[in-house]
Amino acid sequence: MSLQMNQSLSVDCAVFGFDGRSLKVLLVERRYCDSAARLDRLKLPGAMILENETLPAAASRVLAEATGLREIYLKQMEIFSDPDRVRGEELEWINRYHGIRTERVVTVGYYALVKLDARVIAYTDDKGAQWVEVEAIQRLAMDHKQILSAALTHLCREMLQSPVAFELLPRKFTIRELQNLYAAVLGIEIDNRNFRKKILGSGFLAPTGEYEQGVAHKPALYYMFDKAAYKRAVKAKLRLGFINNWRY
Amino acid sequence: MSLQMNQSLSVDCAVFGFDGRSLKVLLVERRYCDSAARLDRLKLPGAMILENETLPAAASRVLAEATGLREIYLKQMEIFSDPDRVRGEELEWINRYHGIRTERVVTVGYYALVKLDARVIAYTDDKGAQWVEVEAIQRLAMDHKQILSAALTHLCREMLQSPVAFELLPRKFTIRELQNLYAAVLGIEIDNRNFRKKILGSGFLAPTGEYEQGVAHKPALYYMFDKAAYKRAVKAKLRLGFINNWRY
DNA sequence: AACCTTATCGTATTTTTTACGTCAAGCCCC
DNA sequence: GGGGCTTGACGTAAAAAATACGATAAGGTT
Repeated sequence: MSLQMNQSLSVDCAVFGFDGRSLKVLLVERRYCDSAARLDRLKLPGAMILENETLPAAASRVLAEATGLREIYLKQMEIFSDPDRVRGEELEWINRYHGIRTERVVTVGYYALVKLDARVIAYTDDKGAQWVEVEAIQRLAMDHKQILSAALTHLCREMLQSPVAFELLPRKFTIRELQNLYAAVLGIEIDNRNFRKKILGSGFLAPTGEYEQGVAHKPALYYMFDKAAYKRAVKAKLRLGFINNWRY
Repeated sequence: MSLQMNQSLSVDCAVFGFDGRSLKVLLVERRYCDSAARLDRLKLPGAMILENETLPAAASRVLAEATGLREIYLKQMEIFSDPDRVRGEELEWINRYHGIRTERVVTVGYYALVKLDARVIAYTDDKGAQWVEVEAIQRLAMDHKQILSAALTHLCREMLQSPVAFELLPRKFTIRELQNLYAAVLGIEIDNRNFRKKILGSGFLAPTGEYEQGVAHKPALYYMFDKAAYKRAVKAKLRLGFINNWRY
């Protein structure tokens, strides 16, 4: 065995969005595709890393191209380094397309959270990309299903520990929407009365004074995430001990 | 900007050990070193990835070389991809040493947990490596201090969520040792009586029947980690909801 | 024997989680 | 327009977990 020199580095991003009901992920058509009918013709957006580019920069670039957004919540998760994860015609296509001669492609998985609004959807529609319900995805190109699964695992864990949920919601949202998001992502049922108590008790939600309109029930109050209050709370907790319990 | 082709992938491992008092990390002399007096002459063990080798395999290889151990607890954390993280004479040395012509080295950080026993220490001593108290480390070669800091952060988080602590302790240990480990890594004080209640109440510790010998106080009972009980508990919790709270 | 350290058991208080009752506000349908 | 339905919003009580801390025992040291 010798050092591997003809290798390439890429990033692939699982971009999550929430439409109020279920969790969606952004998928694009693979550019190389011998048969349009292939079940795995969809993939996560991704790209090769450029010269003098860090991985986070490459991921941001991919995100900007795919969604038109900057300042997206973006987090690195795992690396997928199976020497055979890209091979055969797939690898040939990559070499042809880029005019290079690589023997393996190691990819770094990222996941991103976006606020699904009309502008983003218009942009992605225009690009030919689509938002697919995560639950419904059976297979993807190459090992992208595996990357997506890893992203989901990371998202679940992070949702339980930090307020990333707000990255998936519009700036103003109702408590019920927040609850639905947690329930959908974590796959659990949540008692609305206790959820409200807990979330309001944390002091991280600031009421806007605006109410829902045109809904077939008592209209709910819109809230915003109070980032400053959250940071204060984190600071206070850090002084004691750490997360959650184990304080003593 | 164009695709980066002349790049290399490496792994660097922060190998942690616990001697009963403080957390240590395994450091080796950098092989390239123009001045032996340099303050940053120590580094984390690492290596370039080989052809047809996955990253976890490369990390295992590094670990086996550095500690003589297989079956080590090993976890990927972050990637360090700053194009300039290795450059100048450092980069030249790498090219000369490996007989290659790389322009940048992207490294994947791993952290590993080992049981610090006499055999491991003899092995690492023999290799010229050393176990250094984490708190005391001021600087390391290249960006290895940064990698170490990241590893510490990951370790802290993981200690709070999963029973990785036992990877750092001998097979048989006292509750006080376990408590000291938590206190040292997390930097908190822990009430022994409550700690004991909590940890024994979890049912993850199996008493061995053996007692400490030759200590200047009432000898403590040795326990072992009951992995099977832990797995059962995890399963039971997963059925309800998820980690900790948020169950409803 | 007096003293110190640590193990080990226990109890009381506080905080958090969980379950669930109740009513109000809006829309829909007949 | 009134009954039915859904969801918001407030509240209370029981259960569980976290925390503080008292008391005794078992070893060694001085």
